[in-house]
Amino acid sequence: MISNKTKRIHKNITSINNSNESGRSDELRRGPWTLDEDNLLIQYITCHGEGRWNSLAKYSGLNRTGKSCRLRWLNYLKPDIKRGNLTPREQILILELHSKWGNRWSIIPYGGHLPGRTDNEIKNYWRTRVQKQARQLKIDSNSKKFLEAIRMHWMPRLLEKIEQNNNNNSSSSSSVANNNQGELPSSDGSNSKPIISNAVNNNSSDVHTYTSSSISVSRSRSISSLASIFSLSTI
DNA sequence: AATACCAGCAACCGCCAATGG
DNA sequence: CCCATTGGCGGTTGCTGGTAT
Repeated sequence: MISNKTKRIHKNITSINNSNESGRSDELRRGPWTLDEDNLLIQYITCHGEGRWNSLAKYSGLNRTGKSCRLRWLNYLKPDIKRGNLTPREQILILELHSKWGNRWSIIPYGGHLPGRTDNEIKNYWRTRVQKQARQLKIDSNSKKFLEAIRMHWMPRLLEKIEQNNNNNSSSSSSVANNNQGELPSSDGSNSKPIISNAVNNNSSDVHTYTSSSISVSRSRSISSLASIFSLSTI
């Protein structure tokens, strides 16, 4: 019996052979970008600027489609792209903005709310982390019920995290490493339990209530500053 | 040690709107 | 207008690395 992994490896080898069999293949390259390709793209854009992706693909020497070049640049190579885990603050913003805009991923990072974050990254976050919670709870991620669960249980925990970070930063800058910065609370797979299970499975009145839309959060300076961000989120 | 499984994410695909000839 | 081309978007796929069995 051939495992999936073995199949995948075989497929990779096949594609490598195909692209090499005639020296330089006339077919457009696909798949992961190499360092050389990245450098070529950066170099070309540095000289000629962004845009006109098809002619860029044609004249840069990259054997790629214009679309592929555009995607690589916008999602990975652009200088202001921020890499690494999403901070709790960013996660809250995503949850909030998604509740407002739905799956309109390109709008969510728009307006400087999430500088350096791409629509692709936000989309991936939503699908892998947020929808995972919904799946575990067996409720529709677009349902009102799930939205409420997020508001009442998930967001307060993220807010706590932000406060905690602020406190740690003000008292000791060396403790940042312990904050697990950017991690979604208990949702990183290490804990398979849904982090907002209480919200759905019982009616326990959690201590923290969060009314993001009306921006009535006033638990700390950090929270009120977040609220001001939310109030600006009308694009 | 080998295999299966899973999560995260980079990259692709198909569709559609905007634009220009 | 009409058509071809281009760029952008949202959905989906599949590769990779880590973990469990």
